[in-house]
Amino acid sequence: MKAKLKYFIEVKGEYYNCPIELTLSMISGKWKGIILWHLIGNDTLRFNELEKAIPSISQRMLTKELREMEKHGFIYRKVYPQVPPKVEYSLSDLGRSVIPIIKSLSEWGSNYAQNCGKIYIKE
Amino acid sequence: MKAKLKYFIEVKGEYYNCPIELTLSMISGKWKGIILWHLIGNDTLRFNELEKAIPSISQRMLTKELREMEKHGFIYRKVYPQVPPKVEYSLSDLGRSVIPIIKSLSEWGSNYAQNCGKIYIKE
DNA sequence: CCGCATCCTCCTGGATACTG
DNA sequence: CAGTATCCAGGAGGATGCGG
Repeated sequence: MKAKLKYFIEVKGEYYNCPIELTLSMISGKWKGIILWHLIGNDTLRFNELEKAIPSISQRMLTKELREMEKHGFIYRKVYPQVPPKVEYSLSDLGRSVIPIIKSLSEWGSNYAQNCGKIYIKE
Repeated sequence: MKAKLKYFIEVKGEYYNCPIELTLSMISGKWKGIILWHLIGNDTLRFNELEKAIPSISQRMLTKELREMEKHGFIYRKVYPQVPPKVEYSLSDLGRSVIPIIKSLSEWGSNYAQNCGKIYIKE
């Protein structure tokens, strides 16, 4: 055992026991991983396009997760005031700073899935 | 947009929409991050030592998280049949394979905390 | 020392319906 | 097209007490 210094972290009114917990809380949520993944690969995406890219997500959850990511400062939301509405989402600098993490999560998961799981294709 | 190939992953009866979600599910849980962190730095740790290293965790949660990580194959649990009991936990090869991820989570979180949060020391 | 068993609360996320 | 609003079920996680 090294130092026994105990501390906690406070960010925007939330409390964390360690930086790992903090980071995980920012990218956790059932759909944030895959949403980030699509935004990494696509520069900007409309609400509609994200829905199509993630067929099993509901409108409610897509909205909810996007709002949280916006609050975290991970993404920008650009609204075009027109009818029908058009809204574009894109990564901020902070969002881009987690790309390496998301990629390593993705790679680790892919390896693990190939060794210990099964992959099913949907038609 | 690239390929529109849709799929899902099945591992041990659980289903995931993408490898990122899969990986996150393995390391998510309020205390797994900090438990892994301590096991990374200490080779083997007794139940007791983990409790002291993570003052705010309850016995129930420590047991619960350790059981899940054992089920995931991340850690070994070695029981010494003696009175009073002695149990040692250590990382498996699979557990060690996530060290780079945990470290990058930790680094990102530390940076973020320093820029956007506050760190409080407990006595 | 290292747990397990109960009970309880809150939060996440799903289903469904409605709107500017 | 891009959302709200409501309702609801299940599970995560906390508090407490007992046991080999």
